[in-house]
Amino acid sequence: MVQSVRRAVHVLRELTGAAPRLGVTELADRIGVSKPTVHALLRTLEAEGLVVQDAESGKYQLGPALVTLGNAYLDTHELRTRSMTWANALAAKTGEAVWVGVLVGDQVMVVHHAFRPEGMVQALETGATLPWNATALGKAVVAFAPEAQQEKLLSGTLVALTGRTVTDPEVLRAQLEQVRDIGYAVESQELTLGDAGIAAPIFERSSAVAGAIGLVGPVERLLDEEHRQAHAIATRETARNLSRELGGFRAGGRLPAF
Amino acid sequence: MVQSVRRAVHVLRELTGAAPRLGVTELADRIGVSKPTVHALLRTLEAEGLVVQDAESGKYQLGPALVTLGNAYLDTHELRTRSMTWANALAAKTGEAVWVGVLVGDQVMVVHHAFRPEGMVQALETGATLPWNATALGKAVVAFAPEAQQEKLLSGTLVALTGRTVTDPEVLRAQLEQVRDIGYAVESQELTLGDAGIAAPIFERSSAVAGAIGLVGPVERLLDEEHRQAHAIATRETARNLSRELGGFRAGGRLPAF
DNA sequence: GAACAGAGTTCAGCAATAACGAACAGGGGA
DNA sequence: TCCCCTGTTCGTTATTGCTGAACTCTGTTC
Repeated sequence: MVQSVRRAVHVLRELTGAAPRLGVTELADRIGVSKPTVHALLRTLEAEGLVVQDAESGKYQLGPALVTLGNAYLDTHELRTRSMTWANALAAKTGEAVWVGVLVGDQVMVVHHAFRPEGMVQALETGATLPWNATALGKAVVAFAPEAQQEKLLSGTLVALTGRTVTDPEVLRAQLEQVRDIGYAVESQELTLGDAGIAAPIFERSSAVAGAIGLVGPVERLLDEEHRQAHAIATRETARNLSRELGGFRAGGRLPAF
Repeated sequence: MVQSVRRAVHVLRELTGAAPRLGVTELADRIGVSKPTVHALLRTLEAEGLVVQDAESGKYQLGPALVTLGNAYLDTHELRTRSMTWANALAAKTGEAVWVGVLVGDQVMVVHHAFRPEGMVQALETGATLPWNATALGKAVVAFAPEAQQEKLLSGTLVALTGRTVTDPEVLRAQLEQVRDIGYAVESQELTLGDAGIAAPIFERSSAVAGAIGLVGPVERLLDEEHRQAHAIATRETARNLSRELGGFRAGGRLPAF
C-alpha cells in the first residue's frame, strides 16, 4: 500500500463532496496531514490534470482529466458495450427508458441510459449512482449475488429516498427471494415519486451476476395491469439474451444458493 | 512533485488507451518501473476503486470510482451547470442539437449535450474530447484565448479527422481572425462528414474565455442559406446571455489582442 | 493607511517509506 | 509432464516524501 497515492486519492474524494473547491489548509485539516504534504500532492495531481487550481482564489477543484478516465472506464466496460444495442431495442419495443446498471459497493451505477423513443425532457446522465435497495436494478443484481455479499448489504445502512423506499432487511430479504423466483425485480416509487422500475439480472461467463437491465417510467404506465407483465417478460428476455452473449449460462429463473 | 502519485496516474493513463486490461508485467515495461512497484501502486488504486482486477485473468482494468469522480467534476463545473437551461432553450429554438465545450489542452471536451427536440438516434455522450481545430466550439474558444496560447496551439500538432479538416496554421489563423470579427465560428464537415457546427464563445468573470456553446447538425440543414444566419445569431445571443450570467462583460464582437 | 490575519507557497533536514532484486506460487500451453 | 510465464511476496537500501518553520501576498480591519 503506497501511502502517498492513498492520500492523493483521499484529496480527490474530499474535493468530490461538499464544497466545489477547497483550499490547501482545509484539505490538510480534513485528511489529517500537514499542509506542505497536501500541497505537493496537489501540484502533482495538477500537473496530470486531475486537479485544477482556480486562478483567482488559489483554491483547488477537480480537473477535466477525470472525465476522460471515467469515460475510458465506461468504454472498456464489456457489459456496457454489449448492452447498448439490446437496450435500444428494449426501449423501442416497450416505449420506455432503459437503464443498465452494475453494483458498486452498496450503490448501483447506471452505465448506460437509452432514452425512451418519444421522450422529451430527459435528465440523468450515465454515471449516476443510486442506493441498491431503492432501485429495481439493485434488487435484481443483489438477489443473485453471493450470499455473503447479500448479507453484508442487508446488514449495511439502507437509505430511504422516498417514503416508499423499503429499508427493513427482512422485507428486502423476502423481496430478493421473490426476485429469484420470478426472475425479475420491481420497484414502485422507491427512487422517485411517480416513477417505477422493472429489471432483470445479467450473468457473465463465470455465471456470476454482471449487472442488470431494466425499464424506468411513470408508475401508471409501467405497472399498469395491462402492460406490467409484457414489460417484465420483455425485460427478462432481453437480459437473457444479453447473458447468453456474455457467456453466462445461468440465465434467470430459480437457482441454488451459493 | 510526488513521484509515486505521478506513476500511479501514469498507470491509469496506460490503462486508458490501447488494451482494455493490462497485466502487471506489461504495465511495468510500458512505464519503465519495476514489477513490484507497479504491483504496489495497483493494489492501492484497487483499494480505492480506481482500478479493478479481473478475477479470472489476474489483469487490471480501470475501476468504477473514476466515473464518480468524473461526474463530480462535471457537477462542480460552473459553466456546465449554468449552461444547461440555455442549451435546452437554444435546442428548442433552433431544432438542433446543442453542445457546450471547454478547452482542455488541445482538445475540446463536450461538457453538456442537449439533444435536438425531434432527434432519434442520439450518440456521443458528454465527456468526449475532440481536436480543437476540427470543431466550431474549438475555434470559437481559441479565437479569444490569450495570444500565447493561440500560437502554441497553432504550432502544435493539428489532426485531420476528415478530408476537409483545416490543418494549415495560416488558414486557421485567418479563420480565428474572422471569428473575432463576426463573433462566432463555423465548421463544415471537418469533424464528421455530413455534419456542420456553429459556435460562439462564452466569457467569465475575469473576461477570459470559459468555453463555447454551439449547434451541431447536418450541413444541409445547419448551413442552409436560409437558416444559417438565424442559427448564428441565436447561438451568439445565447452565448452572450450565458456570459452575462457568468459575469463576463466581454460578450462577443471584436476585441483588442491580449 | 498601516498593521494584522490568513491564505498558498517554499525550504531544509530527518526518517519513514517506497522502490528494487530475488525468490515464491500458480496456470496454461506445448 | 515439464517448462515458461504470469502475479505475488519478502527484506534491504537509500531514495523520497513528510514535517516544522519561515516567506510572500492578498484582503480585511481598525
